[in-house]
Amino acid sequence: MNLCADDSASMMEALIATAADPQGCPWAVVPPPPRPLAPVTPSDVSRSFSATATSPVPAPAPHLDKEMLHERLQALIEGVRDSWTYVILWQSSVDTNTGESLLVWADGCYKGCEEDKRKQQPAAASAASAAEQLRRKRVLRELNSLIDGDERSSSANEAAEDEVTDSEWFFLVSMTQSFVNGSGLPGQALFSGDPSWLAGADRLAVAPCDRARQATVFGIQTMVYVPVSPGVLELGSTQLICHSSEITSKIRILFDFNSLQMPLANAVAGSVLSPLSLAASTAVNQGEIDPSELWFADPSLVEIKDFVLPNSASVEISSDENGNFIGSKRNSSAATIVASNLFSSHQIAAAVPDDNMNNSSTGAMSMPRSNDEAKLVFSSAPGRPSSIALMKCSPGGGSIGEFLEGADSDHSDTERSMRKMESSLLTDPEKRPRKRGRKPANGREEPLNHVEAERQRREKLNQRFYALRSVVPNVSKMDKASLLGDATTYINELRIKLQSLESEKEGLEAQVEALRKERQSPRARSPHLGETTNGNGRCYGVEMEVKMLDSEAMIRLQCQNTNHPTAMLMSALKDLNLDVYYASVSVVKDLMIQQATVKMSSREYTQEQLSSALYYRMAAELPPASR
Amino acid sequence: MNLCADDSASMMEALIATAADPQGCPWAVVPPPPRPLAPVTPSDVSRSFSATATSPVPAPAPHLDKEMLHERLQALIEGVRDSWTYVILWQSSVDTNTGESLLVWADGCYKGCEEDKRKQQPAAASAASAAEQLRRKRVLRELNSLIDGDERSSSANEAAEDEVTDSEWFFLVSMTQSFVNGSGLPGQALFSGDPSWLAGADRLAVAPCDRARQATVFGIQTMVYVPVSPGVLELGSTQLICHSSEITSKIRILFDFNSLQMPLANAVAGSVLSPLSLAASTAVNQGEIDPSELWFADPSLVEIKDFVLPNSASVEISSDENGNFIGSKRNSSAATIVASNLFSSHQIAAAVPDDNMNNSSTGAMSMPRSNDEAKLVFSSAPGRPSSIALMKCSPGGGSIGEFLEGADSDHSDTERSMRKMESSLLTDPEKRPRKRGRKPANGREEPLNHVEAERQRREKLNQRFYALRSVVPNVSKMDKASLLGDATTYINELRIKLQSLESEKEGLEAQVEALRKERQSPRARSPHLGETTNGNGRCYGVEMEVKMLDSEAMIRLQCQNTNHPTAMLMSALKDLNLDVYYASVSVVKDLMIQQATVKMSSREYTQEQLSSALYYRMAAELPPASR
DNA sequence: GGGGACACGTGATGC
DNA sequence: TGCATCACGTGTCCC
Repeated sequence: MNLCADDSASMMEALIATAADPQGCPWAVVPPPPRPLAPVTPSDVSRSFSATATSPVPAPAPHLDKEMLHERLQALIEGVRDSWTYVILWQSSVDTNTGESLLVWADGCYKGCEEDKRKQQPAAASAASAAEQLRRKRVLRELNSLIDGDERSSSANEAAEDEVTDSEWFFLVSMTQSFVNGSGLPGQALFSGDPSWLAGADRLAVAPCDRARQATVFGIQTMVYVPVSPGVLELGSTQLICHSSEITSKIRILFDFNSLQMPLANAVAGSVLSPLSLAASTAVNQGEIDPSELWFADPSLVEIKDFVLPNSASVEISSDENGNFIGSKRNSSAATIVASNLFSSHQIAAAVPDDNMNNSSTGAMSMPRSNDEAKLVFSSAPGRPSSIALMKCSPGGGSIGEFLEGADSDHSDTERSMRKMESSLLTDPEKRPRKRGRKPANGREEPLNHVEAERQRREKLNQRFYALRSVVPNVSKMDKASLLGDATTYINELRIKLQSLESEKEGLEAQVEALRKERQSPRARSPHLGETTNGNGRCYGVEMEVKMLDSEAMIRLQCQNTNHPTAMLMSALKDLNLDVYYASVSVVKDLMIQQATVKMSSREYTQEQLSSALYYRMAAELPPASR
Repeated sequence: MNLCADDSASMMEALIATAADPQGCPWAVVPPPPRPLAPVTPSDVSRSFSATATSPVPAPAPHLDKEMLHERLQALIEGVRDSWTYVILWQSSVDTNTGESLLVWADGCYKGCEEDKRKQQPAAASAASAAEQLRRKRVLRELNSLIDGDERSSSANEAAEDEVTDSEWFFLVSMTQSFVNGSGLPGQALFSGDPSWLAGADRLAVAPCDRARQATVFGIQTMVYVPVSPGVLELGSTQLICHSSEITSKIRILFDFNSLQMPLANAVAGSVLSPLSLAASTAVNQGEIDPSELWFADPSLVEIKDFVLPNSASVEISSDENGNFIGSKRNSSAATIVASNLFSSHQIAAAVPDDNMNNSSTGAMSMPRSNDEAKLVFSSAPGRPSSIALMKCSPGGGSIGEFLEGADSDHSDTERSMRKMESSLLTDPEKRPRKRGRKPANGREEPLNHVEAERQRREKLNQRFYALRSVVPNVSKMDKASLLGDATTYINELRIKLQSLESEKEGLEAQVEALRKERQSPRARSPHLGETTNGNGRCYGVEMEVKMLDSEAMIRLQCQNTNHPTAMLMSALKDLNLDVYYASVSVVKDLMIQQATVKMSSREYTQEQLSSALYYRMAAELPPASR
């Protein structure tokens, strides 16, 4: 399946409205429209943009820019001899409300990989399991039906034909990804100005970026981020491609719109596009929002006042326990998938409510639910118009930028602005879609605003829930309480790991230190060891390190030389039935370093058991740092 | 202020109903009663226990056991020459609903510390800030008024007199602490069966137990946990007290109720006391629940059906940003505080709602709020009776036990059971205290249960929130959304740290590896040390050589490697008060060679004295030639 | 007085 | 069918 063609625009709309953050945020902001208590009439539907300043309403069809951009992407990916699988332009933009910077999907081009070429053969060993394939296909099928109309049967038949390869899937779901305030590798590249090149799954796996880590799951071997003037280019390949500065500089030339004057320039030159530029996911049988009405605009100049998606099509995307996404792609025979139009996943979002998708299956087009984790539910008969909004995903793996963002950052500002749109719509008594289907309120006037505020608050809270879930692995049961509990235990888990790692690190550092010293003065081991260390007054904590090899263990204990630490250690070893066959004790001023090699005879301990047993014994009896 | 006397029982009730988990769970479960929309009449008040099985209703006054237990605690703390500040018995119990094991406060005795003796002088530099003192006093004052009745002015005057020292405070708030499933140091001690001794603030600070870490904040220097048959004894001191096995064994003897038959035995012999044994916090002017009605019972036999706290006095306790608790203690001139009766903080809890204590300040006895974090609010005219419940704290620092507990653990089962009690009460149409002060509902019958269920759900969610907050440091704004956001960023932060640490560790390991190899190769250091000595099968006698130069001595000891000669030598050196500053141990087959350089500090020996002293000691304990 | 935050009761949904 | 979960509107409090 070649994904690089412009002919599947409607599919893209759907996709953009559906795909989920690979692992960063399986849920999106807007819950699917609730049960249609008060069915909306067409008159309920409204949409309005209003430019607050000089910038006019965006041009309805800036195809030139779009195409220009896409051409270059295509040229880049095809012109280079390396076998890149895809390229994505992450667009830099700024949230007008918070001033936070964002990197969002702008455009992308998927060339394919070896697997794509093989996949027509059903026997081809696909990296994705059959179940996963089914899931993906179902998602695509569903999206297809979403676009084509109600005839699910026909599209379903078409959809079953070709596989969705891992890399293809990864590319597709990328459209919903975004990076806040320099988070992730894209953010780092953007802020540092330096490209980063990660070749090899191992590199990716340890990258400080969930996206990179996620990529490995989908067979990506190489990822490259190159800052360009409108944002950051991402190249990905299922093959291992070693660094060549040639390509990065080529990219810079091709995509530095600041230095080149081109039609595209006036759109992206400011390197800031509107995070609020909206693209509507076309609803079934609903032409009111033309997917081709896509526009570039300076976010600082444009403010969207009201926006409502009639008969909103919300598709839920979740991620299963393995972190695989469940997204959606239209089944298309097109050779190339193009997701251009500078859509931002921050505007068009997959909506995955946290209530186990309860509220959507009653929609007119509700999906039959399946038991697996792919919870794609689609509802086209909302009770009230759903605003289009989505969360800023905090990429799961914790990019540095993400947490540098600090505690004060508001994770839901885009969402809030979206809410505001809706709010102002709702204040319009004409088009007000009968609130929520509940109480008409006793003719109050004040609650009107209050209700909206509360709505926003709830939404914000949910935002946070989604974000939290995105960073907590193995959330047991899709429900809020479980999430909170799991988050708590997960944090504890992390802290413990951190603690042990830290001590291990310290131990290793000391070891290195010792070895270094030993190397420098191999034989000068006078009983006084020389005054190798620091001046007086220094205090030492108890450091211990245990390394185990088979039935033998190496123990290093560093502590203050008071209270006869040697006796402590040795009797501890005795109590643990460990036979010493090598030991050394050195004292430098008031620091004592003991090293021992022991053999387990009767009982066997794991390294951790031994370590903690010894540590607690030591800790209980030894004074810590004198401090 | 000496806290060790039985005369302030009522105060204790209050305390137990107020103090909060030091840092594990600053909030407790039950929100304060809302605004008194429908004031309760005395007839609304009911309480009933029902024993489901053979076990009869508990004896109304098991004072013998209580006193016996307490006597021993007192004896322990006063009889020992070390200056222990307090002792606490953590009681092992089992949650009947979940089968989880709990360690809860059973009894405690506060002896005091140096600071206590100095504190009458107002100029004494207290570790607690003036604001903190004010906070503590206000809490105590409030509790006092809670107990004495409504005259807040008079008790307030009394309360202002003496300071609440840090250690005192720590002791007081301990009463609400509990440990789930072997979490924290108490849990470890309980499960391992081994005592642990932490001497020094640094040791405490790095302990895998929030309680220990928290203790350091309050000036505790030494903490000891000794498993005893009913649970775990905790000794604490503001002084540094080094390990002496004497005291731990003494404790074991004094408190091993299983091996001794004593009146107490039949109460605690099973080492399991009811986690549901309830002690009621006496409400103002309300004698219906007698604080002296405290009882031991086997939880498997007793089930509490209905329980409601009339005119419930709920006191909110929170923790400020520094993790200091804001708790409560009655101002009492008593010399000793006694918190006995095997109260469990799981039954009597501080209630700190997460809504920034909004709902309580309208209570009849509401506290004037201050701007700092000490949010003590007290309401004694509830709209409906508050059930008594509390959360299982998940100790913040992440004890291993805690997170081993897994994701499936339900953090709020005790609370749930409590809720059930209330629920069954509420179904009683007579005593129903008009739900929540809101809608009377349009004469529905079904919502009655639904409402309650929803209440429970909310409460559970809040539970989780509290738990989560307890493990997330630096929660920016006391509100839920912030908490969620902060938790998310915190998790990311931890993950990043973990990652970087891991890579650092890897790097260091590689470094060590390299250095090791380097060290081995240049020297061709054969690992077997060469066959310097005789062939196999030969037996060695104990050879020792002592060489003395001034106050230092070089010792060489050669013996057979059985019976842990290293421990022998080292403890011999310890007993002789010789400080080791260099030592090495090598083993060749079954021959061990120890070399040590020691320094005489206090006592001086001649070379001969030392030699013979050591020799005889060694010869006495080491097997001579195996022959 | 108004906005933010929270708990509550309630209707509704899915298992 | 209960039971758990959720979102919603509302009352209320505090700043």
